[in-house]
Order: sequence, then structure tokens, then C-alpha cells
Amino acid sequence: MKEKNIPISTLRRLPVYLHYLNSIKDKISNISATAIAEEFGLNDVQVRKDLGAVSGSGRPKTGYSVTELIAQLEEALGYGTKTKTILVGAGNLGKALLSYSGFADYGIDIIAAFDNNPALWGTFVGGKPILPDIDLEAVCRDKKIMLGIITVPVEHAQEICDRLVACGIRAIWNFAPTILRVPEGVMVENENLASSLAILCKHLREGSNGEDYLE
Amino acid sequence: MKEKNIPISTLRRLPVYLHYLNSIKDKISNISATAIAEEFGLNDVQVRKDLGAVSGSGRPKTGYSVTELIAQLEEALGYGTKTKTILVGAGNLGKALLSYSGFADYGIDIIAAFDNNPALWGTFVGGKPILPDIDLEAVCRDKKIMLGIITVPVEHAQEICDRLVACGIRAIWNFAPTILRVPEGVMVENENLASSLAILCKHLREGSNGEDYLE
DNA sequence: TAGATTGTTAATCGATTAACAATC
DNA sequence: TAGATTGTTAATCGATTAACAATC
Repeated sequence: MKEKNIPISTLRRLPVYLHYLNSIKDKISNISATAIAEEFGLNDVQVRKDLGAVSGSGRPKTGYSVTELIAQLEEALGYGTKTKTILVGAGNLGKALLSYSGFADYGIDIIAAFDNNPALWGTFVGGKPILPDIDLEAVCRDKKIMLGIITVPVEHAQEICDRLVACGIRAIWNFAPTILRVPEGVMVENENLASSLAILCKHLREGSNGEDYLE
Repeated sequence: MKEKNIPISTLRRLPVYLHYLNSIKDKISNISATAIAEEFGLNDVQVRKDLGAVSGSGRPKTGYSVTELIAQLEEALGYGTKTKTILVGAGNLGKALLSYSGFADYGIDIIAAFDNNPALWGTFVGGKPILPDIDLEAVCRDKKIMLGIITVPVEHAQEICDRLVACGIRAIWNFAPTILRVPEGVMVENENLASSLAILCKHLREGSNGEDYLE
């Protein structure tokens, strides 16, 4: 049993490799870690280590079988076993995520969305119903929801998070620009747009201060 | 001149601190790093180091002046000097980002969006015009655009990236689930939804395999 | 056999945390 | 003075990269 203890940084790159392999599988049957590294501008040892965490079936001189590698990546990422998911906060961002059909390929299945705005109750976005937020607990328990997506305004994020944790959810995907407090054993993945922008804007200002770039 | 060389991990937390300070500034005038750490479940030394990178005006026993700290954070994050931005790919996600009014607070100003679908040309989303993608280069050069947001399908992402880089853009916010290759001096920040989901789903499966949680 | 490629062990680097001295 | 708090220096931890041995 390899399987376990894949480093988080590795896990982040696996879906990228998988997508690439799918795009070339009809053209070539074997590929080397070096070639994949080349494609994405990564270090070749890093790619080899990443693949080693899920595969171990690479062969010197020939590399990896593309179809075998695809199967191993899909297995490791758990695509195929859909994770039952709900979304809380059907504003612009929430609706966009509901409409995004790509999630089905990534191993999650959004069962329903919740909002506190009565005007939205009973409507559908991307084929998913928007329900009153007071029904949150009942639905989560009833349908054995595993993953919660938070797209509410920042001032309600912690409260929604607490309610999700209380009904057994152990993984939260947070789009509100704050750090959520959760008990041990619950994982939060932050998609903090403000943080990302801060990094990019800082880079731009430092660049124009002189330094590296001669523009 | 302190200012420079703020670690990326620190930079990611600064917008979170800033938002929190704004929410309490009417209630209290001073706050300690310890109290902020408590609020977000972080290590107090970490918060002190983060604040030290932009402030240095904390005083033993009293902590930091809230208003002073807010000013220093806004200065460091460059809020106030808007970064001219364009968005490429006005699908569901692209439109959601265009409609999101919060960006104005984060120091960027989206000037226009581009798409290759003629049906969208000339329409407005969130008050921003959607233009033909062939006009990309002209607008970028003309308006001196600094930052590009990529929300096109993954198979076009690298090509759009290359075009943006070619017309002088040095910071790219990438929502396509791939790793973009860029020359030295150009920064890419990935908002890879597939990667985030991979981490969360993996956590859920490991949890239910037994291990830590006794459910 | 020679060379491409894998996979492992060791070195480096950056971020977090712990220990401690300085200060109001 | 005593205690809360800051800020710095050292230790730890995880991720990346370099060096190298193994193999087809």
C-alpha cells in the first residue's frame, strides 16, 4: 500500500499532469518525467517524485505508460467516487460555481445550494436547487454531505463554517477572504482572491521600482 | 526603507488582518499581535513577524494603534493606487469576476474583458465592456495594462498568456487548471480549482479510512 | 556496451515555531 | 517593580533541488 501520505504540494500538481496526459493519450503511448517537466517548466526530479508517490511503474529508458499513469492518477485523486457537496451563498460567485460543469470531472457532486434571500428559494442554477439556509442542517445530515463550499460575505463565513462543522462536514472550500477557525480533523482550503491579488500587485510595484526589469 | 522583501506567505495574510482591523476600528484603538493571532487561530509570533514587516510601530504593553496599522497595511498592499487590469474569457467564471464589485477595494480596476464569441461583443457585464479578442494587443498597449486575468478554457490558456506577456503584462492571474510558462520577471498566481478540490477530497477519503477520526 | 531514464539519498532553501532578551 | 508585549536570534519542519546509484 503506497497510496497514503502524498505531500500537499504534490497533490496540487497531480490534476495538472492528469489533464495533460489525457490530452496526449491518443498520440503517444509512453512519456518520461523529463518530458512532462519540460512541458510545464518544472524540475524533472520533482515530477519524478510526484509520479513516484502514485505510480512506481516507470521504467528506465522508456518512461511511463500514459494510460497506466492516467489510471493511477485518477485512482489517487479519487475521481470516479463523487464527493457529495453543498454550496452556501448563491451570489455572483456562488452562481458561477454552480454553473460550472467542470466540477463533475473533478470528483465532486453539488447536491444543492443555500441562501438567506427568499427571492432565490426554489429557483435553479446550473440544474441545482437553491434552498432556504435554515434547511442547511437537515439536508447535510439527511444526504450525508461531506464537503461544503462557502461563498457568503466575509462577515457570515465563520458562522456558516461552524454550522457546517456541527453537522459533520469535515472539508470546507472557503471563498470568503478570511481565515476560518475549525476543530482538529476538519480541513479548510482557502481560495482567497484578495490574497492572490495582493501578491500580484506587490510584484508589479516592485518591478517598476527599478530592480530586475529594465523596461 | 523597510517596505521591500515581504515574504509571500506573509503577504497572503495581510489582507485578512486589514479586513479584521477595519471591522474593529470603531470599537477599540489598540490591539496586540497576540489578540489578532487568537482571532484567527494563528501563532502569535507569526502575526508579530507579519506586522513587523510592514509596521515596526508596535509598543510593548500597549500593542499597535489600530488606525496606524490600517494605514500601514493599505500602504504596503498598495490599495489606493489602482492596477489597470483586463480579463480574457467571459464565460461563467469570467462574468462572475466581472460582476464582483469587491475588487475595487483590493487595488485593481478591470478596464475591459475579451472573448472570442461574437455574440458577446459590445455587451457589458458588471459595467465592463466585452470586446473581440483580436483587439487584445491594441487595448493592452494603448491603456498600459499591467495585470491580466485568464478565465479561458485550459487549452487556450498558454496562448493567451503568451499574447499578454508579448504586450508588456508582467502579472497574470490564472484560473485555468494548468501551469503556465512565462519568462523571467513575469509572475503567475494560480487559482487552480481542480488542485484545491484534489486536496479536500483526498483529506475526506483518508479521514474515512480510519486514522485520526473516530466517527 | 553506452545512454537514457528511473528512483533514492543528501543538501539547500524558505516558512514556521520556540526561546529569549528588550521595553514600556 | 512586575508583567504584558514587542521584536530578534536559533531550532525545526517541509518542500525543492542536486548528486548519484540502479536498471533497462
